[in-house]
Amino acid sequence: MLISELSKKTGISPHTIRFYEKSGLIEGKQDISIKSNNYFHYDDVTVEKLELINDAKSVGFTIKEIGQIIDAWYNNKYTKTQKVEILEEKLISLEQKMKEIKEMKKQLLQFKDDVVNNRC
Amino acid sequence: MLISELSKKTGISPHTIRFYEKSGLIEGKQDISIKSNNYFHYDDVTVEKLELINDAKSVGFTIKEIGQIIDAWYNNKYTKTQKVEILEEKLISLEQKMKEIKEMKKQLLQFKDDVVNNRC
DNA sequence: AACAACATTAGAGTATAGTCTATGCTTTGC
DNA sequence: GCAAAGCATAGACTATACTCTAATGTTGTT
Repeated sequence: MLISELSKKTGISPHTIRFYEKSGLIEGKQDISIKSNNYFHYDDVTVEKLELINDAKSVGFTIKEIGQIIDAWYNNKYTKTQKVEILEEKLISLEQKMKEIKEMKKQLLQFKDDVVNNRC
Repeated sequence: MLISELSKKTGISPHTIRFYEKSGLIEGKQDISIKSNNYFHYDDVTVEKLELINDAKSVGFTIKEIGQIIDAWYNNKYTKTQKVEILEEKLISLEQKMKEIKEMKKQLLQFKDDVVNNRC
């Protein structure tokens, strides 16, 4: 599929898709048999990757970190050991985020309780 | 206390503290009885606020959102109803983040499992 | 053939959140 | 009383993650 279809399927603008491509997160292929244009073609795996990017972004992972996750899963840039290492590192970071959110939640609940009971 | 002591107590650089002050998150007081200088003085509440800022930042709240939380708790900018509303809104956003993290965790665990068992 | 719609690249612009530099005045320690 | 350290302000600079514009070429429809 071409970029506009990919955009429709993922809800990500062509601009942003190209930005992710330049950042090394995804890559389309140019069909060398077609000489008249240099359009990029994307497959369903790219759709999956873009969905992963959206999910990973929303939990606060940076482009760089998302790149590592994609490389650890879809590509063959790392050895098996390295892949596991990267994924475990990201899992630990998620645990950390989870903990921080729980703390913040506790504090905000306390704040709310104090406001409701006129203790501030 | 002056800015360098505040910086030491919180681990936040004077530069960044001033940035937060300009952003409206905290505020020092200038002692009008001292005419020779215009140094800002900070109290223990400011230390608390800066700690809150750090915690809130690490769960992904923006400066703007943190400002709302501080205004809802420390200041009298909002009515009681508005304060509760803001705090509840932030609590909901934390629940959302938590949910997203759990999903991401599930996915990364799956990835890791697949790598370990050579399924990719 | 004309023209809209879509593609590419390069590069500029925006928003957020700092981080640093320069300048100049003030305070403190020797 | 002089240098070093601290403080303030303005504004420049950086990094991240987009987002948009301009220029130009291609494809599809009528």
